[in-house]
Amino acid sequence: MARPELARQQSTHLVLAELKATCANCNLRELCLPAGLSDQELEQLDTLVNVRRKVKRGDALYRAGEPFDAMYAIRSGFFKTRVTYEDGRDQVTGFSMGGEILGMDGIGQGRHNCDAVALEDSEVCSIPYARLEELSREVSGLQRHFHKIMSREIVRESGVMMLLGVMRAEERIAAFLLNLSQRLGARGYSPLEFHLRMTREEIGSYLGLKLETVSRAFSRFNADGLIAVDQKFVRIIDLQGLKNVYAHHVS
Amino acid sequence: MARPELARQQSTHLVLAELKATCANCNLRELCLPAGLSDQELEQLDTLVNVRRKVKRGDALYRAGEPFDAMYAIRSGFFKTRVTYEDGRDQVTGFSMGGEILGMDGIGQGRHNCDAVALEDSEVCSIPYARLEELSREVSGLQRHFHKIMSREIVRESGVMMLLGVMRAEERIAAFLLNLSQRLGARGYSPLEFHLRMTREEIGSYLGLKLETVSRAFSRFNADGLIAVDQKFVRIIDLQGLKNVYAHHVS
DNA sequence: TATGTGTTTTGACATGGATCAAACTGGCAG
DNA sequence: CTGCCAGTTTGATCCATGTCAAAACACATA
Repeated sequence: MARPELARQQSTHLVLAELKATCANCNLRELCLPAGLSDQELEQLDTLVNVRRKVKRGDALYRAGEPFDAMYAIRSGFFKTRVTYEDGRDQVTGFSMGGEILGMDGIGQGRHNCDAVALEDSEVCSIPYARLEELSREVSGLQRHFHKIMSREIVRESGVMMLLGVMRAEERIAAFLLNLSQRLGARGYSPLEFHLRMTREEIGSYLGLKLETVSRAFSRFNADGLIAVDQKFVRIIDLQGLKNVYAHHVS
Repeated sequence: MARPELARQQSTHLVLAELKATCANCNLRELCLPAGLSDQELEQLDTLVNVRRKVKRGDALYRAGEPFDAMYAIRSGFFKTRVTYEDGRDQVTGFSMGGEILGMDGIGQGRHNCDAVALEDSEVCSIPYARLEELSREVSGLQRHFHKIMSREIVRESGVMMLLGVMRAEERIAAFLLNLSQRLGARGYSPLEFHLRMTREEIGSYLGLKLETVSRAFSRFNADGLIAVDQKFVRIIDLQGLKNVYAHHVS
């Protein structure tokens, strides 16, 4: 396993060095780590983010328990993160797309706390944590933005707690679809029709529901004219109606 | 409201300046922001954490929407954090005790994202965020530890997602009690008998359950000889039995 | 085209926790 | 001491979602 693997990786790095697109001209820079940095700061950031890595669909970018030494910015593709409990039960804790940062959960104990699995062929930029620490001591814009990204992850998770703790099944699924829609829209994709990269079971795991419940909710929304679902393809027909699913709950 | 309030606050500050205990001799330093810092670094940290504030039971340390400019280290007392949803539904997102840091959710958008409410008369040390940023550019141990604290908050929350997403009612409550027990133990209190600072309803809100369900689970554990409950007083009689509640679930 | 495998849909039924309601408790103001 | 009030306990019933099962479908491979 050792030698051929190493050789292949090194030649891959050489190729990547040529193809390498810098943060400065990455089209995700407004969403990603560089957001808000000046041109000069961006140049410094590029000394940090220097290795790209491809992850095949189904493969793990990292796994729980592995030593943590880098975070990853998603350049293209789609991931799920998943924690597995001692007794084998697991839960999807999030879905991540281009411009989002993975791996911040590893800083605390120096080991990754979850698995990050690609749901389609993906590419990430590696951000060595030690270098990020150093650089963010020099570049205060970077420091601040990194803190913001971590803070937003905390806020995102408390939003999920809300989903899981207080919403009913259909509300959770409406909220899930609207959240996907909004994030796809922010990336220049159509917010009204998109392809789900995850299975019903993965959606259910994320939302604390069984796959049958997810499927039934999709069918219900379809019948009610809120969306048109065909397997993994979703078109939002009545955006407001979908919002009303959880705005107009029985209180 | 303006003048008398101001006058009172200023005199309070003067008194506090005298009483002021530094991080260096705070008995929570191993759990709090100073953990792992050298003596010299500790001294620098003390230039940062300079204002203490008392919060009466029932009062908010901060509220969602207020501008964020500081985080708070709990010196004594007990807090709940709570997010309120647009439609008025709310959820308790955590309970915090001495040595823990509150307010990190505010960094992302410059406004607090939740309410932090004291469940007993409490005291906190104020940590101005701008100064923390500055100082953690100079003191790399502080920078690293701050990142760890944020990362651990992310991990804590994904643990709560697990509670909410996959555990059954009694498992959630057993996990809740064991978590409290462990944290109290780490602070030198008895891990086997303690006083709950929150109501059944607040526990329920945190765990995504109704107060009646919490009450029934307590009664059940009591009847099964796992704990002895008398109102807010809890004594853990069979620690292993409590752990088995969620280790031995039907899988 | 046939075959197999994983995913989704749908139906019938079971159940854990919610809901509704009533009684009980402890603390506290008068 | 009395009466009130917030919190808690317990019982009876309901219902949203889970569970189990079967069929339909999509897609890859032979």
